[in-house]
Amino acid sequence: MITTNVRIKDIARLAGVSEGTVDRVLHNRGKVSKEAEERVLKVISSSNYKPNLIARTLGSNRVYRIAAMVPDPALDPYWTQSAAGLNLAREEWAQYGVQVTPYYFNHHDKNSFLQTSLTVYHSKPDAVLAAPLFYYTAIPFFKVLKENNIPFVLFNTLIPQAEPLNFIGQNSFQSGQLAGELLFYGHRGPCSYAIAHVYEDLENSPHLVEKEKGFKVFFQQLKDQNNEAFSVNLSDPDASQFETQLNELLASPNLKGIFVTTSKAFAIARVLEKSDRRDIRLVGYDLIEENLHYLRAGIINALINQNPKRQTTLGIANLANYLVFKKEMPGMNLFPLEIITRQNLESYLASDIH
Amino acid sequence: MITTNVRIKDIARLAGVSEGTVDRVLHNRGKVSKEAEERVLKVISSSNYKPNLIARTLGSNRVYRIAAMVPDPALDPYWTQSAAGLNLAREEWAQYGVQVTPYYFNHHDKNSFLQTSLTVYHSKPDAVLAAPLFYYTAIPFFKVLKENNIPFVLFNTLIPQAEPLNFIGQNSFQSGQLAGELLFYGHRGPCSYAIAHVYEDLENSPHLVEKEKGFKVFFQQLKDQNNEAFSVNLSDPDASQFETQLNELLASPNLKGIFVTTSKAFAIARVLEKSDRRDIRLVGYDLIEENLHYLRAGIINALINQNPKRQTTLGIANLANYLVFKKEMPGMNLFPLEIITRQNLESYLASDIH
DNA sequence: TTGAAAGCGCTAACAT
DNA sequence: ATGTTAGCGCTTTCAA
Repeated sequence: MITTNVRIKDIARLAGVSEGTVDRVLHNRGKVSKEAEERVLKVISSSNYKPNLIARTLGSNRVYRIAAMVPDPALDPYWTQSAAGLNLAREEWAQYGVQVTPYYFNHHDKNSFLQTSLTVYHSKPDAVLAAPLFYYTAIPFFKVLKENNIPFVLFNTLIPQAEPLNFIGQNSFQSGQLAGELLFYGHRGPCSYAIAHVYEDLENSPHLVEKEKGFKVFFQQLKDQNNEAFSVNLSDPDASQFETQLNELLASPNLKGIFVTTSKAFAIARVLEKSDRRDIRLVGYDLIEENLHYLRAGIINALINQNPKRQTTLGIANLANYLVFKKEMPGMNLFPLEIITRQNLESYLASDIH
Repeated sequence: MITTNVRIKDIARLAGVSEGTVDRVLHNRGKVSKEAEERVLKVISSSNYKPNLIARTLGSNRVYRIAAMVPDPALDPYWTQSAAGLNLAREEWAQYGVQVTPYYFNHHDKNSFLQTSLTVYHSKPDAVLAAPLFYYTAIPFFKVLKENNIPFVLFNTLIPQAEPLNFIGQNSFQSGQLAGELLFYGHRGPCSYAIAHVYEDLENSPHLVEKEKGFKVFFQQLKDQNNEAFSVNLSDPDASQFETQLNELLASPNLKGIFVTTSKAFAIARVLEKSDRRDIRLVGYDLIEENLHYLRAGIINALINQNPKRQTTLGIANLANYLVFKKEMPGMNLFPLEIITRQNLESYLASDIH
């Protein structure tokens, strides 16, 4: 038998009221006289009452619907991992009466984001999890959610003005600094390092700009003045000019490394391999299949893992705990900057704790 | 309302028996006629019945006692993290009727381990979580647990013969390889690297021997024949001869790096700092305060995080899920090899997802 | 061997 | 405004 747990029944007895009244006080459902409320609160605070969450869910078997607004995994391998996390979370929380519905948008199409946000809104969800890739398009959407008291959690891209209940992601500035170290480690000047934006809409991606800042600051902070960092914008890797642009970059004097701010390092690795430039270090993001190949081959030197799968499972878990168990939510979940090299890659792939 | 979940009641109706009978079949409690059992099983298999775990715990409110056998955190900062994880898990699982009791032993005293194991055994726990630091002393203990059908989970040190329900830790061989890369990255020969065992009982620590193997194999696999790896045993850092031994090591020709197989890198960093040997790279384990200081100062180049806190929380979670919810347990939880450098350290410290 | 029924702690609908 | 009560799905005891 669980030893000495105080239950609602106990509180009711001690306060001289009924269980119903205690429940009303606990959940601010109103219709309680001041005196009764006062007595109940007093008993509660002096009794370290902890609600039995198990019984709570069993008792109220209502269903909560969470809408998850994420980029279409069919259009970019990076987002398949987010989708996988979503599925995991959906299964895990189903037994608690939480229904998770994904709503996909095209991550290169602002308008698709807008349309999807409308669909989400009209579905009248109990909560929303979203990757707000389009900064300016997203803001009004979240304003509406706020007005309608629909709690929402953001991941991937931080939009402070949106005032989400919770944000999940990494410190992009630190991430850029780390990339700097990974490229520079063991080198001695004069060295030059490029930060490459591959087919990115920087205007709408404050986190990528932050990465760039961190990267540049890393080199500024070195005592050695011989090192330089500069940024360059590249086109869609599938476009014809991509290789030309890249070869131009590769001709830069003293170029020792390239930092790709997204999961697109493989596109650069492809060219590096072709032109046999083994002197150029390459650092990028995320454990997608295309990158792993080049990491194993030693063409990509390191990847920083953003853990997209965990981002979505945690996002759903946060919302589900909030809705079902009325648990508090941290304002932010910053993920560690995981360094993946050829030597520890397999340990990450084999591990199921992430 | 949760839509179409089949309950025990439904199965009972379909099989034409009572709920009690279904329950007996589900849990092999016996006292069921062959015919009844058959009918119930048929209905179950054709109905994708999933037990409601929530209701399960509510219904049977029995208490489970888990004994956690770990090194005394007062004697070594490394083990404070394990203890912290234990406390976290204890609080988390209390509401499910799981009582976690720590039993501490002296990690340098075989006899203390033996004594503690007896105490644990006599407490008649429902399950055991243990860090079996003393290989040979541990084996008979686990044999007894097996005989008494007491489920147990091991972490930190893998003892396959003990046949635990589950093991939690890292792949030590890969870990050694990774250390090799971290020390070698960017160097060109001739280079020599030492693997230092600081006050270790190698006989009883197969995982440390594995690290050494991996480390040496890393250098053997380099095409470059100029590099060499060798091992050295050092005394207790508090003993007078420690510094002498270390200085001897530091005089080795072409020495470029030292790999410490435990959390004791700080002891070597101390001497490195004193003798101003900034040319020696240092790689060790774990985010204990003493190490962090030298990592921030750039004297330790990288730490591999073994995540001791997570090891114990997961160990308890595994056992608790097994006992309370009758969930299956994976045979092994291998943790990823987390690389911590000066640049991503803060991101790990700030993160609460580990 | 089987069925009936009382609870686990909480919620929510209903009476008062 | 307050109390009473019937569940939620499962376990477990007791009687048959």
